[in-house]
Amino acid sequence: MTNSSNFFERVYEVAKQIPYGRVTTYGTIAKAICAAKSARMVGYAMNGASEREDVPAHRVVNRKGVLTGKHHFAGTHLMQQLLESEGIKVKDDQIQDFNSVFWEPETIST
DNA sequence: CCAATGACTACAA
DNA sequence: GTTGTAGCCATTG
Repeated sequence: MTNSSNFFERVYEVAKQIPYGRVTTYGTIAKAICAAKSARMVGYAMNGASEREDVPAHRVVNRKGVLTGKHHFAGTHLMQQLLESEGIKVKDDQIQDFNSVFWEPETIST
C-alpha cells in the first residue's frame, strides 16, 4: 500500500477537523465517512494516524469516552496527558463530562 | 481465497 | 453494573 487507502484518508480528514479541547468517538467518525459499520476500522486507521502529527488521534475515544487506545501511544499516559493539556478532564482513562467535550464531525461527501 | 486480528458497538443474560 | 456473545469490515499473513 504505497498510498494511504482512501478509507484511512477519510478518517484522517475527519480527525484533523477535531477542534482543540474537543473529542469524538470512532462510531461517529465512521458515520462521517459513510462507514458507520466500520468503527473498528477507524481505530485501525488511528493506529497509523498516531504517527501523523496532522491527526490528533488522542482526541478520538470510544463511545464511552474511555481512552481505549492509549496503549498505542508512546507513553502510558501520554494520551491522557494530551487531553488534560487541552482542558479535558480524564479520570482512570475515562473522560469526565464527556458529553460537554464531545464534538460531532461533519459528514464528508467527497 | 481463507483465517485471524482489532484504538468498536449493540444487545442479552 | 458486569460479563458474554455476536455483528461489523478493512488489513494482514
